[in-house]
Amino acid sequence: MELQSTLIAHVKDAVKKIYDVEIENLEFQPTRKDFEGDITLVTFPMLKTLKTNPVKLGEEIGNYLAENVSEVSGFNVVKGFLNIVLSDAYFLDFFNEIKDRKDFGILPAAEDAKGIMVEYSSPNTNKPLHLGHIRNILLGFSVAEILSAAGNKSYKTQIVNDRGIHICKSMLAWERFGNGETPKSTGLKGDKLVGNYYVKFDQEYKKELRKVAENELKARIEKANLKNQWENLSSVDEPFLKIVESEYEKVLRRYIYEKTDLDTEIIDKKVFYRSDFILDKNNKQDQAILLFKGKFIAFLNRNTFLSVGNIESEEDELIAHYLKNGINSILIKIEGKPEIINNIKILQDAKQMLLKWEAGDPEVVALWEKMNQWVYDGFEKTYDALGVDFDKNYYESETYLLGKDVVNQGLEKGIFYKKEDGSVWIDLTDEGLDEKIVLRSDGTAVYMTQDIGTAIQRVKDFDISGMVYTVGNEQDYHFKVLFLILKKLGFDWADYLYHLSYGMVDLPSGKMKSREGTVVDADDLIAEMTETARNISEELGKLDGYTNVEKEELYRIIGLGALKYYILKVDPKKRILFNPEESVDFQGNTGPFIQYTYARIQSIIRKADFEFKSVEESYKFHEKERSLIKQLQLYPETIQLAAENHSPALIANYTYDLVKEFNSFYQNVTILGTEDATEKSLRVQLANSVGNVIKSSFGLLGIQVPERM
RNA sequence: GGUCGCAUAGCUCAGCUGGAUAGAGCACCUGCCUUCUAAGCAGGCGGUCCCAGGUUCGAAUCCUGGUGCGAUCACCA
Repeated sequence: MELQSTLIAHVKDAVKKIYDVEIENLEFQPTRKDFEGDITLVTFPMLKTLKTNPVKLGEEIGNYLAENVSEVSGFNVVKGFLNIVLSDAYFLDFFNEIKDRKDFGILPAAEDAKGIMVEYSSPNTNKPLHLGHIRNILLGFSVAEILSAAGNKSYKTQIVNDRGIHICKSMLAWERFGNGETPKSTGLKGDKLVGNYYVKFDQEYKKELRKVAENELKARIEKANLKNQWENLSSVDEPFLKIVESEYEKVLRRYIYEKTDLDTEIIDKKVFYRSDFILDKNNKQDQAILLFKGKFIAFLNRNTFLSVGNIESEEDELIAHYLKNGINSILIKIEGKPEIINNIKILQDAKQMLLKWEAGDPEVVALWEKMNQWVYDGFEKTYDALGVDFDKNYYESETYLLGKDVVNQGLEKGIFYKKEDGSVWIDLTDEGLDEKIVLRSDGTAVYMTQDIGTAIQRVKDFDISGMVYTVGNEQDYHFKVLFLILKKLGFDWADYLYHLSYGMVDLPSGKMKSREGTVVDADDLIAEMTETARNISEELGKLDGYTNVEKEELYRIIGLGALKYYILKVDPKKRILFNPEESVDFQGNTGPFIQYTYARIQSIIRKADFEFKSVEESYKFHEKERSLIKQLQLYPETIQLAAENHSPALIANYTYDLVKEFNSFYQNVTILGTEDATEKSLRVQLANSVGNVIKSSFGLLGIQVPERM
């Protein structure tokens, strides 16, 4: 970096001397591998003002630099690129500076530096953590570490969503169907146990929902007095029966697609449950349609609604088959209607429970505390397994009332406004956004209110000037609005809020849904990765002399390394498609590959039991040594870049490049085998420096490195 | 429909504020373990950088329009 500023100064001097022109912006970039040189000046942009040709200019500047800058030992010009070769002495200087520093690249935080709070994980307490949480947790943890390494103070936090209807659902189901089960009595992890009852609630809910929908529908049909004459259906004006009619029409069409070889478009155009007015009794096609339509209606009329049992022929069987699907669609549509949902007893009971909780009912609160504790114990195990921690936990049960005061103050200042029904809103249409509610008409807080209050609380609790929220990109809009509101409320720190928005982790089958059991469980995944690491290690059999305990620890380190690297190497904002069928790789651009390289380096260091010789100024670097040192030089700026971009992926990719470079060095140049004592010293120390950086950068990703593997 | 994000090799992904012939890994094909750990190294095959315009000496990168995929637009969180 220092070098670049000397070069800039000298290039400016050169241009001034030769052309008598002051040049402003110069562009340097690392020289591409296929050309000789270390750093390249792009001369294209200067041509316009200097009115010369690129090769001539390159030669002129190159000569000047070679003569006047001691670090420059040579150059070559390719079109508008001046490739500058730096001296071995320059690289040696750099290397001597960093070779004994374990903290190379890491900037200590200034004493008076304000902190940045990183929020991540923030789970609901009604179900176990899954792969989606893992991405969140790894990202948040890593970004906090990177921010620290880049010279900031960072604090890790999570807001535990410990209250609300979701946990009441688990509580209710446990109370009703749990028979007093506990994590102890079942041997289940607490979060798993509570999660099971959340699923149980959903199953019961769906059962009841179906029953209520059916009954309601039957009642309305009876009331409509169709007398089993389904062709009269279209004359009934009733919303539920309209759904029935439209689904019946679909079924009818499907049946006629099957029975005739008419084009589906023609059928769609001609077949209506409602009427036959288009159909012509003398037209052959229309006759066919009328025939099957007649059979369909006849079948319907022979059966009462929701039963399709009165089957007399093969024909009926086909109709019954389509009808079953149709009735299912009808019920699904009706189940979405508020008049039905609001009549589901078990859901009402859960809501009742939430009200009791809010009123501080001792029994409900006791149950809530008990089950939440089970969940916390479970989460703790998962966090431990992942090797992450928090400086402070916030709990929604303690913060959900925050923010109301601020909103009321904002109301007085005219930032918010009240609607007739008493609800409070903010108008963000000037910013290209919508209106957003901040207080319900009954005066209670919404999600946004809480987040406003919690943010303010955190600034009170900690000496921080900014916050990073690690939350999925489905909440992009929410955070845009939140930050804008805080800014309008006049908080100066609102400019330093950052939504670390990351893409969803999807499965080949689509989105993960806890209620439907289509999730990749965090604990299971960690266990599987460890298992894979074990299998590979045992097959390779390089661990003679390790105890079983040491081996287990190693498998854990490798398995987690594979998982963490796999997730962190991807740009946070991109979505990840995770295929559980294809296991995470352990070869190539992977965590274990990098860990393996580290272990190799440690092996060399263990064997290098000789006095290191200092390296003389005249040392001539091997080409591989040179590129390794160049790669090491990039580490500090990579950390800064990763911090600015909140992107662990940049650290991962940097480390991979370093390790690739090292392995090439390792396999092409002998380290301990060389006769030359200086060479041997330098190479071992170089390997050691690479090892230090791997350990350091992997630390930023939350990945451990093994001494052997 | 409005808004936001993504689109690069068969697959998974890099590509810094615009720069040289667009790079890795996996998969496939060749070599390399009597020498420091082969979870490795050396090499080969593989590209309409979604499409069309524009800005520029120069575009995968910036702008405009379009296509595809995803997210979001609740007195849910």
